[in-house]
Amino acid sequence: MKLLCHPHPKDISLAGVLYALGDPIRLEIVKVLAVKGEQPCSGFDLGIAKSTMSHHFRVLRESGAIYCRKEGTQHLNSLRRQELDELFPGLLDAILQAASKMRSPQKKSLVS
Amino acid sequence: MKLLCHPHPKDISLAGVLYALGDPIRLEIVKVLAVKGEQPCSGFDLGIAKSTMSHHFRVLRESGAIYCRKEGTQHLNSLRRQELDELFPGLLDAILQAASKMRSPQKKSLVS
DNA sequence: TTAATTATTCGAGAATATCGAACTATCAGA
DNA sequence: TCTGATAGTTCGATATTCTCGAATAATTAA
Repeated sequence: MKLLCHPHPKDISLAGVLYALGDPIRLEIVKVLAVKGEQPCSGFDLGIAKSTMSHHFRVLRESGAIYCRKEGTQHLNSLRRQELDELFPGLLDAILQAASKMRSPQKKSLVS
Repeated sequence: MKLLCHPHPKDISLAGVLYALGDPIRLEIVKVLAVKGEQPCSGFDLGIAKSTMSHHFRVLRESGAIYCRKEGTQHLNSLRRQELDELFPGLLDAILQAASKMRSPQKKSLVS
């Protein structure tokens, strides 16, 4: 059983978190985690390849934005909200607030 | 005299701005603009190639984070603070607040 | 016109993103 | 135990982005 690596709070950088959130897919993932709480990777249907989703979850995890634990065959992801709030007060709130007002990205398959 | 393109506020996306700020160099640029106000490209000495700086300013400008006007041979850059505050309330404040607490990135030439 | 200053553009090599295919790990039944 | 199903990761290839130095463009000053 391979353990997943998560950065210690002291190793979480502002630029790293902003970079992780600076992608429409990853922003959508974070938005859903904020609203629905802990979710498996399969809890998202964003119209992109599974391997690409895996990549996005890794970027989010390695930036320190999300925590991931294994349970059975699933990987359950959650926002590291408390730690992020302590490191960057108001940041996540402002992002989620702004994100909630924007239309979710269309799935590729639905775009004409 | 070539005009510089700036996105209209309706075309400024949250993910785009977060992406633009998700780089240590660009974050530092924004931090300086917030503190010192309008600055020419040459107002920064971050230890990277001039052409790379030009690239970073373009990313910031095209994301909608900064405004750039030409005056003589200089390009004067400023934060689009009011527009960003209207689009994403509290976002820039939270980022600048967090950024001001972090150590500025070292210049490459000074890193041993 | 010539030179100096300021910044962009170009070309090449390195790093990152995306996809489908193959693979690993866990669980549920027969 | 074996088989199949489910959930994700890893790999290889292609496409885009980042970084640099060199060349270029635009403006000003002498």
